[in-house]
Amino acid sequence: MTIASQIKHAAEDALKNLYPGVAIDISMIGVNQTKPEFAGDYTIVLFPFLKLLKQKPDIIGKQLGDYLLQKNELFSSYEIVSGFLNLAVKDTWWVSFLMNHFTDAHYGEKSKADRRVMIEYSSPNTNKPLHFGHLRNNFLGAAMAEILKATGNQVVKANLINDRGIHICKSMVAWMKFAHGATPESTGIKGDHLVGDYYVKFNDEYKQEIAALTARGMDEKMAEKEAPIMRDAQDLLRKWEAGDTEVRELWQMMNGWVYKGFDESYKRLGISFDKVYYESDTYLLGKKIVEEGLRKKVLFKKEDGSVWIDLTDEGLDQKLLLRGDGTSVYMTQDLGTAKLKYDEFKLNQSVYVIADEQNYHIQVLKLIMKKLGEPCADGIYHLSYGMVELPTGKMKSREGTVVDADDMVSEMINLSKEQTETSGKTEGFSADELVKLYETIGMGALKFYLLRVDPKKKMIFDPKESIDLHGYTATFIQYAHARICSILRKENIPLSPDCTKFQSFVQTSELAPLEKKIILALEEYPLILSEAADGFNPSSICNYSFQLAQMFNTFYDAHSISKAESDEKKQLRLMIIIMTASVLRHAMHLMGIKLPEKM
RNA sequence: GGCCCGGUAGCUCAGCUGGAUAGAGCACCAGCCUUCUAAGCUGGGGGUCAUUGGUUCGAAUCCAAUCCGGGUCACCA
Repeated sequence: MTIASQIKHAAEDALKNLYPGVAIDISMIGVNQTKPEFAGDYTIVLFPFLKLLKQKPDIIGKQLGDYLLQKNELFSSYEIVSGFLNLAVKDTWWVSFLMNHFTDAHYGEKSKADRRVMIEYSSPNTNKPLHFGHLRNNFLGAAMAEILKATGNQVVKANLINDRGIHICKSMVAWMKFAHGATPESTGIKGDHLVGDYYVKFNDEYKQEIAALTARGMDEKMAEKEAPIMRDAQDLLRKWEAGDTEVRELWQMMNGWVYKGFDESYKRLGISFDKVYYESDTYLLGKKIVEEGLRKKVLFKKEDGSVWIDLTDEGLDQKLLLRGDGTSVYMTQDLGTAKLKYDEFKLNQSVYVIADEQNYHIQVLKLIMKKLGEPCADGIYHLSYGMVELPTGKMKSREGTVVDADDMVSEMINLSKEQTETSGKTEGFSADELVKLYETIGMGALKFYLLRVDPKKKMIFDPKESIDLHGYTATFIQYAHARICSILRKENIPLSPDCTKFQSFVQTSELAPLEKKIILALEEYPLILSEAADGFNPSSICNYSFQLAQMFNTFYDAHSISKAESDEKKQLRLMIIIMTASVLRHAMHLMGIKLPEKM
């Protein structure tokens, strides 16, 4: 139990004893960290009790304070300032907290429960390489998977690859027309980029054809349908669905190039999956569910044979679930996949990391499943995130205005190289170590930049201003960690020291404010972790980590550790920084960010 | 138009289950390296928390309306 909730319960108990017969609910008791300008560690707000207890705040505060001090081992003193009861927790409590946890590499984690969660993320189309927006999705999904694991869930990381459909046919058509047999091997271009180039080529050609047709007097809607290259793409899609051998072979070859490219990118990004679904395997799955829905009369058929659901009672619209010709739409396959996932893994929760433009879609998906009485419905959760935009607006791969993910990674690694070199910090590293270090710093900066913002907010990214390695960044946290490691190296203390190291520590002197401040922050970590899990929000962990690193830097500047004023202080401070480094490592590990021991 | 989301310092963002004088980072200004890593630390300027009204002892936070920005409402995915 956290110290804050211990205090809450102690206060509840105190009030019930002091004012028997008065209904005090624990939810009325507000406990916050005391503002730095006042003495004390935690504050109980007295205003909510005034009416109920018919007393002045000073009187309630005094009674409550006296009671807590007398009956509870936790507190050393209290002070009442205009309606706020500021309680000081005994130093001995903080020190024993520190001694109990400072070597625990899993501090903050919850024990494994029988709760199975799938988190689907990444889910790329196979017609183009990953761009900056996909990175947000990938990092969010990977971070949430780790956070959910750390908070006791059994997590399945899933990727649903959109490997079929008109988009990939477009790349195929353009490749057949213009590539003259070019392959990743023959051109030296990474497979996903090569295929993406032909997707852009398709759209260039398509635009020209539309222009040519409208110039001859065709109206634009018609021209969009009639453009020969588009007809070719649609023709290809039909052949694909019919299982045409040649088309399937080409499709497999080009997708193969893309997967090879993706694998490289994923590896570099540190992204992995436990389960990969392919849309080409799952796109037909929903039809059974639709038939069942018709039988149950949850769905209805229109004259042309198309199948719909009526959601107007829920304030939504009618939604198409099956085309008139019996072929499935996006929603059809999502229904099938949702059920497949549930049946395969007996999921308690199924999380979809998908951009907020699909809020409506997922809402409808969940609603349909509910109406069909499918048990998977309740577990569906949409981790909706805002899109990454450029100062000029949305990124559009068709128009080539995207910031490419691979480019961005290289750029960040270069930036970290430049910065390290210009500040002359390359000394004492081998060439190999430097390569690793630049990777650690560059990737860390990128991940942190995308994870530090509340997922549901959209981001505007200005590539010209690039990304900083100062201030609220992973670099800042990495630097604090490296400083701690440097001290520990000099003191010959391993990163995870055995528990016997400071066992004989006896505290005699008072904690300095900065010492206590860090211990208080460390105590909060489990709470931060579980809030991040509950709110599906990794940014709170970024925020916390930055603040903790900042506290350490201030502390480091104000107090010497190696040359502390006494051996007692030195031991205490070593324990503090060992635990600080450990928590930073833990938190950043969840974000997929490594912390170097030297930088 | 219906539904959903956002609007906090010049910029990027915390804070939003109501609590003390609204916080960081960047940028700007002034200091701090014979002492454990200056990718750091300290201090400073900078705010009608979109607007209006309401609830409350107390509102950036809750409610209502309005304004601005975005998303979505396809036999696309």
